[in-house]
Amino acid sequence: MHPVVKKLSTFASFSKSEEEQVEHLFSRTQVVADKEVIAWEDEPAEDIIFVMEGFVHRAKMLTNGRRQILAFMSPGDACDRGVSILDRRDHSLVALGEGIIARVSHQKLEALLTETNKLRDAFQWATLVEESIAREWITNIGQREAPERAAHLFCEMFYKLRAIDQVEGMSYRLPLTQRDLSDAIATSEVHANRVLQALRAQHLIAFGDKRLTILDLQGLERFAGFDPTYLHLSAKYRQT
Amino acid sequence: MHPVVKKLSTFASFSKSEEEQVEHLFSRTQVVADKEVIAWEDEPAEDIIFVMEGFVHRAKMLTNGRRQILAFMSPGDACDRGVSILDRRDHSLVALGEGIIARVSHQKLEALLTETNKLRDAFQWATLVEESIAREWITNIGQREAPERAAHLFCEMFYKLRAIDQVEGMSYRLPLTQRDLSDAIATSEVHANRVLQALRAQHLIAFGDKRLTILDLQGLERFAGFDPTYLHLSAKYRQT
DNA sequence: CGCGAAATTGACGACCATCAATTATGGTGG
DNA sequence: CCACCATAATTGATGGTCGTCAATTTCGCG
Repeated sequence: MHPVVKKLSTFASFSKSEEEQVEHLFSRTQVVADKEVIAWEDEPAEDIIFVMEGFVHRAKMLTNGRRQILAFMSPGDACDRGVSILDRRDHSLVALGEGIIARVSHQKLEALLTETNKLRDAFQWATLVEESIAREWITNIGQREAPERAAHLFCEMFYKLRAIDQVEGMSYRLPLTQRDLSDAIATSEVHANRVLQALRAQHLIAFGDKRLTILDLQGLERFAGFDPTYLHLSAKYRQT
Repeated sequence: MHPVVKKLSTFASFSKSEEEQVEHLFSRTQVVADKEVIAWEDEPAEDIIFVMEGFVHRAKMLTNGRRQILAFMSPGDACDRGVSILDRRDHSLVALGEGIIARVSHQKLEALLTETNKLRDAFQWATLVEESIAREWITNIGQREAPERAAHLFCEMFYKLRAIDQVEGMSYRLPLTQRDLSDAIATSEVHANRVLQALRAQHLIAFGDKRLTILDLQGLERFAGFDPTYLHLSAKYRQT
């Protein structure tokens, strides 16, 4: 199934013709290399970018050289719905590992959404979930300690990726360096390393070869204080 | 001018008739008391809530008793655009000081937006700016130290409130306790107190009687590493 | 005036950043 | 195929920022 359809199917189901409409929109794809910058901060925002394969992250650089990763986007995710209204983007988009993206003009997407309200709702749902995740990141970074933050992120990714069939058994591909992880959970690189060791020592996860394995999902969730409600998954994707 | 029109005017200008359409939508208002919970976490999301006067904040509670404030909303702000698509809300809305809110049904708002695209764009712009602010909060909490975080927040509020004429001279009403502030910038209450003292000692701000005064805007911005770009203000509201 | 909430202060220790150095890894070319 | 090099991961030591506990003072309001 087309990644965007797959993603939206976690919210609603679509007819064959609706699927084809969506697929047609994303005909123009592009391969991106690991660490390739897809869109720069301060650049005027033009097309909307969708992830077809692999991962993309959103990041901000500070004047003091620090970096904060704001989100991880996986297949089917839109990177910037409707950002064209704003003058310029306030963050960059960078590929994590090799991937495939599609660029869609704002006009074309709007045209499709005006046609079918079911699709408009589905995209709206995706946007709202993304906002909800951003709020959870604020909470995670603000109120939890580093090991809990990492554990929480791994739980989030697990549920998100499982809903789009990107989980095999209890493990999923996660092409992050420890530095990437540290910029996502707002710790130093050194501390991220120690956090990972602690989680491994507690037999909660394994992480290597760009792959994360959850050894004890219940334990990891309990440790992180994770509650998947904020992902607004439909019932069939919610169970542990 | 009506608060919602005032707020949207920072993005576009409206005809008399457009203004009246908006005003008509918000006829049903309601007074809320300090600390009054306007909408509970886990509650199904029904109407969209707009702030007419005063402040509202968005917050999440964790199982361990901690609280993270996710946003401060001021007159003209919508609290939850389109949240009715989601099953239930994932955060609460609480009044900060006495205020006035309006509840608008999703249907009525949608009907108006379908009529005039200019309004749809304006609301869309407001939503996008709110998302941008959420991303900046992630960055702020993740990458800056506590005094810088507080300073950054005060700068943000200054620009946001100035655009809707809620700033007098260099000061604005900010009905926060130090505990509220600490839950917004993710520090302990004790540390928030010390942070405020430090900012005062550097003659950057004054804070008392629920009012924040910026004594040295340039200095505060420099200290915080503040860059107002992410607020996406039109040129006339951007200058220091 | 009196009460509870809010602000303030001090002491102590935990978590985590930073610096610095070492080991492992993975991709490249001879 | 292996030597080589840059990148990534790991380890140890040290100190700063900040959380927690506990007590006191101030403030706001009836």
